[in-house]
Amino acid sequence: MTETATASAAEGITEITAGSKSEQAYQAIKARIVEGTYTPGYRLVLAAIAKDLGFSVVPVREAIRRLEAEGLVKFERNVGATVAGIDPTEYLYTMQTLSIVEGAATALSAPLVGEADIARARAVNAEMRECLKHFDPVRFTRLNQDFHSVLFEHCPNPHILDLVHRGWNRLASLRSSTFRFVPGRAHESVDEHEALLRLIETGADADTIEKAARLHRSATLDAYLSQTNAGSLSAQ
Amino acid sequence: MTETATASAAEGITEITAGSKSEQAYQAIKARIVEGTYTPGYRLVLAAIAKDLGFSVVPVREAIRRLEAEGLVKFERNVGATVAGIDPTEYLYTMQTLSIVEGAATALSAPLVGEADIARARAVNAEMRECLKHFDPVRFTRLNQDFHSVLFEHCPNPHILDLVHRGWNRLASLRSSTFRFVPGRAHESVDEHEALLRLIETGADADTIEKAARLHRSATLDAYLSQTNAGSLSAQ
DNA sequence: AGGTACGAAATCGTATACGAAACATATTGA
DNA sequence: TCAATATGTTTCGTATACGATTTCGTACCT
Repeated sequence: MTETATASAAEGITEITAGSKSEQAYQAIKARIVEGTYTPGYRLVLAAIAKDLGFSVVPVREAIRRLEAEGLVKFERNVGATVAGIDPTEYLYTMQTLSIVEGAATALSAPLVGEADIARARAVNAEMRECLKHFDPVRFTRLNQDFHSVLFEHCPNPHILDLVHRGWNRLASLRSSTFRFVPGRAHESVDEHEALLRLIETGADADTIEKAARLHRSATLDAYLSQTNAGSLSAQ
Repeated sequence: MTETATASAAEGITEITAGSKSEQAYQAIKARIVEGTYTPGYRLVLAAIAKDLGFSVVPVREAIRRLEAEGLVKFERNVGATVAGIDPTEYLYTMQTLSIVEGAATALSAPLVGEADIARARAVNAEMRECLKHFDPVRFTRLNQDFHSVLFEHCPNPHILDLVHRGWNRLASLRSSTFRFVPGRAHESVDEHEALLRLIETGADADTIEKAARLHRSATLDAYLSQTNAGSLSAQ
């Protein structure tokens, strides 16, 4: 009994936080994709990952399936899985989708955002402004996510919130370099953040907030597009 | 070469339509959920499905994982999978999400909708109007999907289109009964369809079309909610 | 020399087998 | 009689094994 209890207590911590191996694999692979260990195009060999994680291929396969359904990995029958690419077209699609769902999430979230949240967001934005001087794109992008998280995390509709998270995840691999490409955009971004905060603070109607949030993202996308000479969204 | 070609041609038909067993299982289970063979709450026992389909549990597991990621099935560790419920709350969330993504998809699709599409949609809507007399909720709902499909299928952003499809799939099990609950809504629905068509026809701006499409769906949701005395969306 | 065909290695796809967890049921003690 | 525990059955979770497919390198033929 004692040894069982001890064992389960020791393993318990791992078990509870980790869940099944399938889940562990899912978390692990996802984390590596998001943090950039597995860069886009990276080939996810089942056996290699299984060996690396210390368990067999079956849980790994299931994890890959889930990641596939989320669009983080591309899967080809009898060939294998690769980390989903972020070619300009994909980037465009993802950003556009995110502009829509994040806009909606922010609008739905707005009535539930309290003073404390606003203050936190404003603090983050201040850091971003500070960050502009000795510009660090990676740090800036991280703060950017923090900022927006505060605004949309209260969204009462879990489905929409989930879509927003998936969008951010898809962009994660590229994200750290977005502002590197369009450094000029960073300034405007900070200003738009403040404007967005004011809208929420003053209890602007949902439609106004949604449009503002959507445009804020579209503008980043457009800035990126004009850099890379790809087509405009409106043109579509 | 010849025999290879012949072989691949012969097997090709099976292969192309069927894909891997994992894929087959995915399609099969999904189909059964959508068509209502597996009703919400139905318990998806791996071994049973595997035996039924004629292969082992491994492909079935992977299929379930994908369906889980899509939200069609709910999965509980060491307990099993069940067809995702359609409790009022879930219905509300899904409809709201769909109103947003379908609205966006319709707006993005609008410029690409040709006269032929309009005509087809109008024909479907005429059938719906006809259908109102000897009211058949199931048929009506099917036509409703056909109608909207015409409007959003041209959406150039595959991600958004995918989200719309997922939304419709999630509602599929409940769908056939929505208009049974709120028959009065059917009349308005047909009228709104015509209004929507006119907007697209006359080249209304994207924002107007998006709002109209979104409201069209929200209205159905609100009608449903007022029947079932659940909370209103705006309240959230 | 260039291209094609063959073959080996790598990798995926699926089946089977066994261990673990959860649920239902029976049994025992108060 | 009721509650608590023990037992059995169902079902899931994972490992291992083997067959199938693709890919790449090499040798051979033109």
